[in-house]
Amino acid sequence: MRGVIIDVDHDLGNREETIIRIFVRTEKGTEMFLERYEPYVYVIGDDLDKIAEKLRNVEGVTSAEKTNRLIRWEKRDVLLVRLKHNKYAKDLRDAVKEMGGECREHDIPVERKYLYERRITPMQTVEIEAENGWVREIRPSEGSVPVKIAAFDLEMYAQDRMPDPKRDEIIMASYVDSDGNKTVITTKKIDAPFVKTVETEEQIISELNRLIRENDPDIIFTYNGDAFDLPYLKERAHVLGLKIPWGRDGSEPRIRRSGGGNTTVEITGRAHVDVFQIIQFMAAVGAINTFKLDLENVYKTVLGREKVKIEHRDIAEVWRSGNLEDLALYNLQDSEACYELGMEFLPLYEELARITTSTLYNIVRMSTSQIVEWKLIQEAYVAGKIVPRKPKEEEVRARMMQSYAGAFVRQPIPGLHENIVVLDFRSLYPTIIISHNVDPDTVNAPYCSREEAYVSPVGHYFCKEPKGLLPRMLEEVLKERFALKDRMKKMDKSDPEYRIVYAKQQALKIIANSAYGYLGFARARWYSKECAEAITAWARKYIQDVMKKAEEFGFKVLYGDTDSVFLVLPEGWGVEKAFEFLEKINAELPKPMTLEFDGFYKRGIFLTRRGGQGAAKKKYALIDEKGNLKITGMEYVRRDWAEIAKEVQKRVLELVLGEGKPDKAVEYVRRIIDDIRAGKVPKEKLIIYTQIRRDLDRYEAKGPHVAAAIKAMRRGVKIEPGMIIGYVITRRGKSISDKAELAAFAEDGDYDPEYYIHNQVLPAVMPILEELGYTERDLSKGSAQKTLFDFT
DNA sequence: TAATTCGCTAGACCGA
DNA sequence: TCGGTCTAGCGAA
Repeated sequence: MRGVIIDVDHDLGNREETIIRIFVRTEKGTEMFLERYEPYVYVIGDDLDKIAEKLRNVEGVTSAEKTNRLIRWEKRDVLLVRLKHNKYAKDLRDAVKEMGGECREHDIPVERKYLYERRITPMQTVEIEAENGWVREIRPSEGSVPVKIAAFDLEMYAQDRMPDPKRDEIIMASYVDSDGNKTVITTKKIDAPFVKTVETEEQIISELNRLIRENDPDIIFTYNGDAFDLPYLKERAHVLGLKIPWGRDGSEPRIRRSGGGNTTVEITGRAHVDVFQIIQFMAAVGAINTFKLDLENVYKTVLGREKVKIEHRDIAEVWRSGNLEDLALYNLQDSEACYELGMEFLPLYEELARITTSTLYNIVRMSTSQIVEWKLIQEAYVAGKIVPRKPKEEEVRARMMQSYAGAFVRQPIPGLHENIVVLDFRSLYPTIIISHNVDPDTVNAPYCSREEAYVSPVGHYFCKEPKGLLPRMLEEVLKERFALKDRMKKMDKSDPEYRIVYAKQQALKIIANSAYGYLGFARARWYSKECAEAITAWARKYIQDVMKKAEEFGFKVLYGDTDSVFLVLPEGWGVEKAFEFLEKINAELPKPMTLEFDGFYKRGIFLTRRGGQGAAKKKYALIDEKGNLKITGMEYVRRDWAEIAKEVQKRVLELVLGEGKPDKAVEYVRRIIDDIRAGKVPKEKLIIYTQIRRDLDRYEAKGPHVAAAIKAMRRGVKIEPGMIIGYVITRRGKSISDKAELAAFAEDGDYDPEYYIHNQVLPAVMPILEELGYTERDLSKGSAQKTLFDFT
């Protein structure tokens, strides 16, 4: 039988032996297969024979065989101890400790060990031979089997408060799936083809149960189902005396509490994919950029489509006396948008799951560090290396105290520049790791001499042989990724295969880009400050070398940050000179380090810093020959600036860089200032968005965003860490904080024009205009408002 | 329980 | 009232 592995776990009810359960989608449907398994634990120590002898009498141990594994760079004898059940692991550890040994890999989950040993992974197609559901053999196979996918969403009735499952009923549930089912279940009669009206709330739940059981999806998408929909549904069902037996073994969803008080919800035999978790992750790695992560915003920015939005606080009212068709449509579109977003990222996550031998459920909830770590653990298994232990809390604290030097950022030359070439290193940190064999096990290792090592600019040395686990992994990852990118170039974008190839290379990119940060991450098993600081030291050296050589070659070096250089072409030089330079540099670089051509810009501007003192780093704008403007670091790209300031800044840059008409820019700014004074600016353009990052009473300095949040809280608005709030500076109050009010509490037209002129628009545009010789005074010339200007 | 350092700027805060 | 310092947030890479 052939199929795709959807989920792997072990029977939690059985405490005597370990029964691995593998849920496989086959052509006929999804089936559960079982296999008895004995998880392993390694024991290291001096007198292994004696320990082995004693261990054979310890409860739960089925075998203890001597074998060898690599511990860091050393091949050592270890005991491979097998257990009947993982519940014996704790006692084993204590017993081993008493015998003078130590356990290793006791904290790797049983399912993972099983998958490593069978050399299979979730989301992979496998061939299974089974008897009465018991696996005889399971092995990787070719081809694919389509999986079944669904999404659902709930609406609750709660008047002016957060819905509470103890009191507040579920009024609507929507369900969509890959078979084309689309349903909204509700208790009111609504005239829409997709609505199914039932009598009671209980029937909404049982109807949803039926849809899940009958359609039997392998993947269930939710949007915030971890924190909200699923815990709510489960508790509400219990309040009503119902169950939600969505698990493939008839179990209810399991709510797991992680450290930060966050919950995740697991459904046996299915992959509960909370798309909100994916979106948060994609925002963290910079793959998507929206300041609000609510479904409507994300749907718009990721897929470019709009959906109906009804504010949570309005749902109760619409339900009582509003347009029910709208509410039903909103509910349906929540499921549809969630489904479409999930489908957008599914290929990426399937690939990440395969690369790291993780279930879809797990991978969707991992951070970048966890992804790297599980990838390394998987590689360690294959290489016969024992996985390092997790650091103790004390160790973590000590590591966090230690900082190290990072990237080099060149002081830019302020002002306007023309004919700018940007060059950058392709995957700089990963290629440094590969070319210098940077690894926690090769750094300052005793088994090689300094002559057999790469010596970093800060003095750490790295044995050239053998290849470390990390550089070996990254070499594979980069090789594969570059091959995929080449393939993509030859493909048609409409080819369905294109998306898959794109997702594969994106998965590899995430891993490559996270490796360096992982080394400097205090909770990492493979933490190494020495490696992290050697990488940045080499990076500084290489980029500064390039700058020096560029100058010798005849370029003017304008700027550079971490892995890039901005060069000005001298009079009469064409872009081909840059390629000539690249060739020269690349001939000298160790493999696979490569300097690449990134772009040519006809004009660019670097601005003098607020306090004077030269040009600001990490803030500039470039425009290419087609007129495409690229703005970096400036107010325009920051969410904590009002739209009016950002919009004006962008327009000024267009006029200055694109059209070369600074006079027009000055005229334009003048007009905007008049508009602001005249009270013509709509509220949406005045909102400043800022994240509340802690509990409100824990702020030492109460900035405007905190002040606005406190006022809103007193009016009954719930403010929680992590929320992004939007506020407006009104006329009411003395300090800026006094005047700050959440946008919801600010009347249209109630804004402080002087604040928006002097603290928003002018700071965004004056540095640009000043670079061209204008002063603030020039903005008032000929203006009817001249006398109102306060220049002092 | 979950990647790093470098850098800019605002607005509050505090003491002279 | 002024100017320096500190807190806080966000972005670049």
